[in-house]
Amino acid sequence: MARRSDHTREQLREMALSQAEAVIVRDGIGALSMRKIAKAMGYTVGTLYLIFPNQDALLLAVNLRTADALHGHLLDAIAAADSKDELRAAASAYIDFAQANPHRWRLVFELNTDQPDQATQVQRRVEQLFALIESLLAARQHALDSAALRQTAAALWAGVHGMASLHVTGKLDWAGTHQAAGMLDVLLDKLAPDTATD
Amino acid sequence: MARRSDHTREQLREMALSQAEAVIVRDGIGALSMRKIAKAMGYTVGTLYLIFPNQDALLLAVNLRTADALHGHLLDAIAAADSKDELRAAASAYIDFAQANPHRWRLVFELNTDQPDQATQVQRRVEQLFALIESLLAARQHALDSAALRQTAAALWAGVHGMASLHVTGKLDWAGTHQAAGMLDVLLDKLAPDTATD
DNA sequence: GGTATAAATTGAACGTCGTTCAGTTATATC
DNA sequence: GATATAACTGAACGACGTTCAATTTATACC
Repeated sequence: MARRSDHTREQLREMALSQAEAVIVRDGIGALSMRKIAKAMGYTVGTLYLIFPNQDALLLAVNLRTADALHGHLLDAIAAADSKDELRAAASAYIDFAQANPHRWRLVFELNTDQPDQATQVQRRVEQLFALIESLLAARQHALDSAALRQTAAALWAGVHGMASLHVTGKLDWAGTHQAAGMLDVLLDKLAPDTATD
Repeated sequence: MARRSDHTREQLREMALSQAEAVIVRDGIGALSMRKIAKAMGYTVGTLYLIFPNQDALLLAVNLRTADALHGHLLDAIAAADSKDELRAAASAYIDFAQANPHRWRLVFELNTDQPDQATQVQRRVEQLFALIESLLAARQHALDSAALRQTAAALWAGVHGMASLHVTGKLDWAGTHQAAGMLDVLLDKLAPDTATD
């Protein structure tokens, strides 16, 4: 076993992903290239291909980290909220994250790949997010049966995601934060009214 | 004025756009190239650049056509619906279109360009769509003031768009059409209940 | 310490991409 | 026919993802 540099495979992987994220955050996905990542790591392209079979796999790995960061962001927001405001806090955090990390967020939902292995891992993260929202909704809407709960949660999530998506892609401008808050109010008040009895 | 071939600039433009659409529909945006379009037209790349300043401008033009087609699809659906079902028909048509034309639909919302001229034209089409939804909502919700109307319409549109977006990108599977219909029911029943008096 | 072995790393090469533009070809006008 | 001008070509450029023979380095064994 010979090792030329001081970096393990795991370290190289970590370096590659964080440099890729740095470029994406700064200049968007279009500005990313395998050569640029390698140079930022202090290596050449070839080395990158020892760690990732191709660019798609690298981007998928970036997406896994983004999805985890988003999930963590929601958990933090929920933990910091009063129990009656948890759902609104989660929805708000979802939109916050998209606005604060537009390029990384878009990549999660816009990258389409043909290798199913890692793609399903991203899929699993997204399902986790969905389950989180569903559980928050269940806590307020005791009256709903599980089918209605799923449908309402899906509709709610679609609404929140749609807000984030339209805004981040420049298709729906809102003037200041209060308009976003207003739309969220409408969605939450109508789809998830507080029915807690105490 | 010398003309070598039998095609006017307008014809070349039309050929370019329809060939580009054909490739996008068949194989997605990733499979598109200027050379491929030119070859499909029976010309070389250079000619394409006499008509479009760059690839972005061509894609923007494709997007304009897609947005118009989507708009037309909604108008048709509305025209075919009973007046009390117009909003549901429009929402349903929006999702139908996205499902039937995933690649073209995605391109409208995922292409980001740095030339503001044509980008705002797409923007205008999107605003038209929004105005359409708002007017349909206004017809049922006489009680809402204009600010509340705007907010509800935006929330509704975000929900419908989010459903389409999550489904088309493979992030939200629904088993069969009835689940989509169920989610739509939830959104429409809750956000736009029928309050017409006659 | 010397040498064989194998892992780590390089970088040139391939085909494709968007884009440019000097050069070629066809038409219209006289 | 000569000339002007519009239409069109295709080679060239730099950058891209990807591959892999060649090279460099660290270790294992004697």
